[in-house]
Amino acid sequence: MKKRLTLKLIAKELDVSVSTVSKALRDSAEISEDTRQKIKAFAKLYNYKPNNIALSLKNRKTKTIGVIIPEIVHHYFTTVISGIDQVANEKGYHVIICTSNNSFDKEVINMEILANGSIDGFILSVAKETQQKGDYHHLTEVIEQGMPLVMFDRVIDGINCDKVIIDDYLGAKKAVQYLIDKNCRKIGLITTIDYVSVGKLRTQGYTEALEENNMLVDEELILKVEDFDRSEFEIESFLKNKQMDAVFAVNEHFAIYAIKAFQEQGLKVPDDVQVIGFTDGELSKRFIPSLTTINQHGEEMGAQAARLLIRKLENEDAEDEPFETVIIGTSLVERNSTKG
Amino acid sequence: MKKRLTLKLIAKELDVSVSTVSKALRDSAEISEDTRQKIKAFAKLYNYKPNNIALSLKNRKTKTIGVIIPEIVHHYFTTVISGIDQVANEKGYHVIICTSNNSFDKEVINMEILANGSIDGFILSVAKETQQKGDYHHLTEVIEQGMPLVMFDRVIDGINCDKVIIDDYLGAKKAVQYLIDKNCRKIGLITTIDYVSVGKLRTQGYTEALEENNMLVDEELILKVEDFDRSEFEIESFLKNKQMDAVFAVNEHFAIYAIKAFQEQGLKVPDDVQVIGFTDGELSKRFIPSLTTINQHGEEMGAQAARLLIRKLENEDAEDEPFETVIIGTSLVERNSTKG
DNA sequence: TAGACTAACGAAAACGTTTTCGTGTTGACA
DNA sequence: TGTCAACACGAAAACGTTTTCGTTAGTCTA
Repeated sequence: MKKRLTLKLIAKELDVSVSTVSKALRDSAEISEDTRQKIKAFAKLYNYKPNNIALSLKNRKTKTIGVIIPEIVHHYFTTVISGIDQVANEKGYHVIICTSNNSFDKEVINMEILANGSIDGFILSVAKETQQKGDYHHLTEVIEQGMPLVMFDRVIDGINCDKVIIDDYLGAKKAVQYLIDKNCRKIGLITTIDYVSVGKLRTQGYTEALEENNMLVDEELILKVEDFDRSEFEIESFLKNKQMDAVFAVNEHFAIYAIKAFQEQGLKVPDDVQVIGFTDGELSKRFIPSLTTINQHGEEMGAQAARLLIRKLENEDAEDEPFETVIIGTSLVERNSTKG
Repeated sequence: MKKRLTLKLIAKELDVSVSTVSKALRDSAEISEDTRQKIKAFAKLYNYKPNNIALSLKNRKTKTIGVIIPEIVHHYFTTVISGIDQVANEKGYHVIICTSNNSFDKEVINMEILANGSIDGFILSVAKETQQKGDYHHLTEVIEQGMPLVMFDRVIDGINCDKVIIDDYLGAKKAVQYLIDKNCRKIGLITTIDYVSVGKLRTQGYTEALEENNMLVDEELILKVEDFDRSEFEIESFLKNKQMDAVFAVNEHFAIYAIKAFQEQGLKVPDDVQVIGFTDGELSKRFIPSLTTINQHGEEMGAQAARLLIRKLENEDAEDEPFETVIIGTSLVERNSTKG
């Protein structure tokens, strides 16, 4: 690594003091026109750029926000990052991303490292393992230390911080209502086991939509997938001989497995049976038939999270304001797995 | 932001000097057992953690590597990041990710900011716009400054640095050879226009596979998609009345559009016509029929890039070693769009 | 012409570390 | 008793900035 140009070197070269150089470059009125020009010309010629680390140390600000997500190879999370990135860049921040791989330990370590001066604040979605374990000491520590934290998507109720979530409940309800409006009367649900809050909320949306329309909730029509890796088979056997006219699945994978199972039974989607998914990914768009689905607006979620965080960072007063929970709306995207 | 505990504060509290505290915490033999214990106990009690920024400034090392990619909402790039992340973490580095959004200007700005002390080295895949523009001054500047740079996937031939690429040529050849081995004789190619190097190399693999098997290259069977957004229609009309028995597509989107088009013509995949794609994403796995495809091993590419970079960073001698270009092999994943 | 004022610059502290080089206090030994 | 090592610690410099507070010299005012 060659030596970078520093104020000190410029000062020595031009035979002035470091402070003079600094002031000249920042257009201080203290410095005479002459020397200012001279210094600026020199700096430009040799392409001087101030050292970010030194500035961070001095200002006690890094202009960096830390993002911790469970996984990076995941379409939805990348859309969220994209939203964070856009807002952050607009406001002169950059983003450092760490993945927890859904491991509690990695989440803790990553947070500790980043918290030691590398960043100004956190945006995070907790790891599955953390959720199961229920151990949130790393979150509270960061908060107590006075470092702003915004949680998104998978949030923890007991933690006191800004949050951005999507309306799983209403999204699910919207999907089911849509099916009901299409005259479906026997609507199946493919969801996850209850301790995943997302599954719980979407299940709730399903049941309430039925109830509001005076339809019975038939436990026979509800599948709670236990093992993600075996979901294809669980779904296949669940869908046999159930005579449903529609299915609502809580993610796109479950939805296409359902379609596949129906097709293998000789049923046509959407003519014989309609299917709606949740989470609008590549798969939903390109699958044949393409999937009608609930879009979660990941970019907007990321953008909101970033805005909340930066607000706390830049606004002295905002520090004492109460924490917000922003709810990102969902929207239903009509495609070919339901009847037009 | 509350005050963080610093060496100075500990020193004042325990009535010793800053240097004593520092030495005690680093188990220096200079400090007596007594005071060392006392200081360490105090530090642990109040959860002292050294400030990363100060360390970075002192050591002139950030233990951070900067990654610049064209887009983050992109399955392949996320797998590469995942590979980078793993190796980086193993070696005690963390990763800061910036996206160029395929914009030249954003790429330049991001690099300049990161280069000013925030990171120790770069891993990057250049933006499309940069490639078209042919302006690489930001890359050469970084290199001249002595900051290690590793390029991956979309690399620039003229730039002197370590590189990691996949064997597009051989991968394509492998795919076409596979089809030939299955007795296909009229094999179509769906590719991109030539100035995208990837398209060019894969096209080359296609033609050479044919030639090696003494088959003619029929320009009628080659489609160079001009407008990605209209690719579906271009492909559909291209595939009409061509009587092919197989198609090799240079990405998964083209492949599924081909399948779709065939199915609409009443042809069955793989029985009547076989299809192979390139790039193994979610779509290839889940589509029906699932796609036989060339896997690019993104994680391995990322891991290799990270290893190359860290080697330069940690090895004094490595600085003067000649630059390497590592080629990541591809492998063919057999699924249901070709005959078992 | 003394005093006040201003213009132009430099010294030094500060951010939080690590490390080199003292320095004063012991105790052992000749 | 004088010398010397060993021990235990502190002062200060360094990383690269910014900023406050001098300190000069020169100019202006009365």
